[in-house]
Amino acid sequence: MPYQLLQENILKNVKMSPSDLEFICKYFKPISVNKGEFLLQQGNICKFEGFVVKGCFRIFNIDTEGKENTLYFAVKDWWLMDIDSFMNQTSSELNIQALEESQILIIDRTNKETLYKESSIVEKLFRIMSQKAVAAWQRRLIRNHGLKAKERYSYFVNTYPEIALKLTDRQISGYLGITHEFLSKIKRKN
Amino acid sequence: MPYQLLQENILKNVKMSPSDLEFICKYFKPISVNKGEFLLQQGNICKFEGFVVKGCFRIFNIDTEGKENTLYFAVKDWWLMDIDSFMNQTSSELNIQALEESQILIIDRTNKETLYKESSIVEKLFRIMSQKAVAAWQRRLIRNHGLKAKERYSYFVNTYPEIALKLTDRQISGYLGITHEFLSKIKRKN
DNA sequence: CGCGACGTTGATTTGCCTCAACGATTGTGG
DNA sequence: CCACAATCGTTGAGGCAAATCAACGTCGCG
Repeated sequence: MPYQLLQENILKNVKMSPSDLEFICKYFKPISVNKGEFLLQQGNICKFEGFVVKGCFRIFNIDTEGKENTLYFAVKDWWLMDIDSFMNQTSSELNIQALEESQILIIDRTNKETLYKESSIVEKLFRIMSQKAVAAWQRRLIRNHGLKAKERYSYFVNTYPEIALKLTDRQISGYLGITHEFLSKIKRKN
Repeated sequence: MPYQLLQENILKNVKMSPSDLEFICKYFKPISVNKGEFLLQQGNICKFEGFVVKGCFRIFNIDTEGKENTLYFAVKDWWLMDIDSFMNQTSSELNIQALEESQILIIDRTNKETLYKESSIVEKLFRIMSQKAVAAWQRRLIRNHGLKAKERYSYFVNTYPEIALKLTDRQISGYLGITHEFLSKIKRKN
């Protein structure tokens, strides 16, 4: 049941009646994504907000020198989108790619706006989710400045062991902001 | 009129009637802050959310080695708080210090909760503000990974010239995540 | 089987840090 | 208002973290 996971996720953020939950869930459509498939590519407009039910995604940017910089990975129970492009319908700087066979629930912008209008608890839900996200991004930035590559690596595998298992070293290095060669050298020394 | 600035700031995010604006503003209290004064120190709980009317603040963390890492600067028309500590009433990892004689409007957590309950447009307002903030933090992280120190410096002074003018090089280096000695060397070459 | 992506390793270079010293500026107390 | 201290910006020498480039064996997949 993909919707059960979504309902549980919502309830982690706000208390809500079963009927409200049902109501919200109706707006989300399940879709399957093949390994390697892109849900979004840089330069396009992000037309959806998604909730991962199964599988794994990588959200990353490719800079002018061709370097891939991974913003985050989204596995089961994570949300995924380019929030900037989705909100403002502007050209996205991000790519969203499935790293394995995956399943997600998506909602498009029109339905999202409808949801906001129909139920003020939805405003609250996404207000809280966004505020938590801000806090998380701030802490991530502090860690990135304060820790060396090896410490960031340890932090990542300790904090998200189940995600780390799904990833290649190259993918992890793109998240840490280092080269894959250097990650290999880090791992060698213990 | 400190409240006029706040009202204009709010209107940048959501359309709202003058009476709603008035209603919201009533919950904010103006306070003056002396240069050097701390509104928040690491280890304490953030008891307020603030909107800067005048002056300049620095929001930073001090890590275990004593290095100061600046998350952001808040000048006129910016919001300021430790969102994590304020939401969850947990111990803060941030310091908020006035860099000059300043004036802000603050609201405490109880009043904020009241506001949310009384008016669903407030939910929407802070939902949108938070979503914009998420987008901004994500882009900041990408820049931090993709750009070299010199490029980050150029980006900062070009994007926030009026803030850069108020700051010492040491403060800027703490924001860029480099030492002040290295910033000095960057500036020399060109 | 063969090809492409992967992880590894070494040699070299580069970006940035550390430490130390100095003069210039700012702030402060007498 | 001055004298002194503190903080600031600058510079240099040296060191370390991480990038770059190149080569190699391995593995999974078509």
